[in-house]
Order: sequence, then C-alpha cells, then structure tokens
Amino acid sequence: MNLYLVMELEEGKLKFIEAWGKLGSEWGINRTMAQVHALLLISADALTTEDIMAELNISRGNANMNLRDLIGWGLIEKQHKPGERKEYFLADKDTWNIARQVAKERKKRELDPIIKLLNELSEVKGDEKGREFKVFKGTVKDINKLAKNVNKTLETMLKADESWFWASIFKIFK
Amino acid sequence: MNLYLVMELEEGKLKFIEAWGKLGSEWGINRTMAQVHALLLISADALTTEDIMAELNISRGNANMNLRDLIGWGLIEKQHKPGERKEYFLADKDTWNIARQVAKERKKRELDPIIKLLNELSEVKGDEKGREFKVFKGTVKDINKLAKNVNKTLETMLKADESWFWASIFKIFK
DNA sequence: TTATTAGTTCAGTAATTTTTGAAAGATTAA
DNA sequence: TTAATCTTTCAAAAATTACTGAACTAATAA
Repeated sequence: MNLYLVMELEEGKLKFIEAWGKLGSEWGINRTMAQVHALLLISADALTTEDIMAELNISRGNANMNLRDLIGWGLIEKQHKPGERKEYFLADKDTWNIARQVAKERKKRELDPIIKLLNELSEVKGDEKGREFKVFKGTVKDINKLAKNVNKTLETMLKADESWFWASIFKIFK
Repeated sequence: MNLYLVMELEEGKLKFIEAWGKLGSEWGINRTMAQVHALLLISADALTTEDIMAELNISRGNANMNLRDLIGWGLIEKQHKPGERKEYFLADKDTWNIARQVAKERKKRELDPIIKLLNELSEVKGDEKGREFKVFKGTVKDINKLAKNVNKTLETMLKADESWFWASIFKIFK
C-alpha cells in the first residue's frame, strides 16, 4: 500500500467537503448540512450517524438534524440493512438529480412566494400620474416578468433529461 | 389627495422591501443590503445616506457599509448634485442588468473558484481499482461537467441581450 | 421484564454575523 | 486657520444562527 497516494485521496476528500460546505453557506445553506451532503456524495458506502459524527467532528444532535433536513431536500435517503438496527444514509449521486432537486425546493420555498407577492403588488392602487407610483409599478412589473421567465425555465428543467437540456441550450448558444 | 390610496402605495413599498430582504438573506446576501437595494429600486429619486437611515431605521455605519457593498456589486452608483456636498445614491433599474450583474459577481466569487478546485481534484492520484477512489473521481467528474455547463450558459447570458436570451430559451422549451 | 442500542428533541451555550455609535478622516467654506 | 458638514472606520454590543449534550422516546433482544 502506498501511503502517499492514500493521503492524496484523503486530502482531496477533505478539500471537497470543505469547499462544498463553503459553497453551501454562500448560498444560504447551513455549512454543516452541505458538508454532510459532500461526505455522503463521495462515500462508496452508506454511512451511519456515528460515521458522520466521527468524520466531521459534530454532535449526535447536529448530525441528526442535518440528516433529516437533507432527507427533506430529497438529497439523501435512509437505508436499513437486514439484521441491523441502526440506520444508514445514502446520497443520490446523480448530479442532474441533485441540481433538479435543489432547484425544485428553492423554487417552491422562494420563487413561488415571491411571484405571488409580485402579482399582489402589481395590483396596488394609487396616483396613476405620480412619479413615485409609476416607478414602483415599473420596477414591480419588470421583476415580475423576469421571475416568470426564470420560473418557466425552471419548470422545463425540472421535467427535462440532462443531455437533452444542455444539448438544447448549446444548440442556440453555441 | 386620497389618503387610502397613498397608504396602499406605502404598504406595497414596505412589503417589497421586506420581501427583497428576505429573499436576499435566503441567498446568502445580507438582509439590510438587499433592503437598501430594494428601497433604491423603488425610489423615483436618488437618496442620501440620511434618507436611507431614516427609511430603514439603520445606523450611519450600517448604511455606509451596505451602500459601499452595493456599489461593489455594481448595483447602485453615487451621484453628486451640483452645489451639494452630500452624496446621492441611485440604483440601476434595469432588471436584466441587475440579473447579469449578480450572475457575474457570483460567478467570479463562487463558480470560478469551485471549477478551479474541481479541476485540481480530478488530478488526485490513488488506487485506480479501489471503490473509494472510483466513487470520488466519479462524483468530482460529474459535478465538474455540470459546473462547466452552468459556466458556459452564464457566459452566454452575460453577453446577451434580454429579449434575445429569453426568446432563444423559449424557442426550444416552447 | 429489564437491558441495550439507536434515534429524537430541545434548552442552554457557543459561534458567527450584523449593527451600532463614536472617533477619525475628508472636503469645502468662512 | 477654524468651523461645518459629510463620510469612513472599526471595536464593542447585539442579534441571529448553529451546535451540544443530556434527557427522553422507540425498538429489539435477552
């Protein structure tokens, strides 16, 4: 066994976990949740809560909560091994599924509510001649239009097959 | 003057500012910075630091820092009125510009570094036959592919004209 | 039944992020 | 030069968010 090469892989794993955690936190996702996800993404086998606690140096409560949240995001699932009492966790490794799952959840939690609000705000009544009113309405209308375009694109993406999606995109954008 | 209608507009403004702030914080952007941006987006005129402090009930230091950050994101700019010493702030109201500016900054700050790391990680050496190694490499490779597709799409978007961009998207996705 | 093992919850604590406010810096006017 | 006005900075405080660990619940085995 070549210790140097083994170290290379271990070092790579640590860097990946760290980077995924950082990226998550920059996008409003709890750093630890992203790290747990990263760990499971690069694990060949399903891991137990104990494994995760040990790898990431986190408490049982923390591990449990973040695992539950990841299940809620549809990114990992529980596995039960016959004859064993403890639960194993396994990440969906399909990158396109991950992207779609995240897009789907964020659309539901964030985009849909904002579109609802923008529609309400476009009904606001006021002095049609006033500059203040016009600027407000104009901004709301433009953002609404953008949000709806993003929404339509996401809906397409959610239904789409990965290779078809990118092929279609690059056909135009070559 | 109809007080009820004026109230309607004021209420709409408050809701917009609140929602924009919430959305920002869900995407890793300081809530106050997003609120300052929202306020300027719906203001008919450029505002001073004092105006912003008063509207949002924040301190001078806080206002100053967030205004500086917004300038750094390319979302607002300073204006000097002849004969006046104080600075006025004005938001770019063009929604497509805003989207591109945010995309550009986040690409630079987050996507580019992650692509750099993924390229490094795809060079990691190890036991080519080992399951652990294969899974790690596979995950890194897939994420790398996705990241590069997103990158290409963003680069196109950054150069694109709004109506052309959406028209192209919906031509495929009808 | 009791013991054992694992999962869940949550009040208290810790860590991180944001905000304040006062002091220092800049710029112009008198 | 001093005063007036406005901007910037940053250490300390406040607010928010995340984490711990122990008590509790649940499931199975002895």
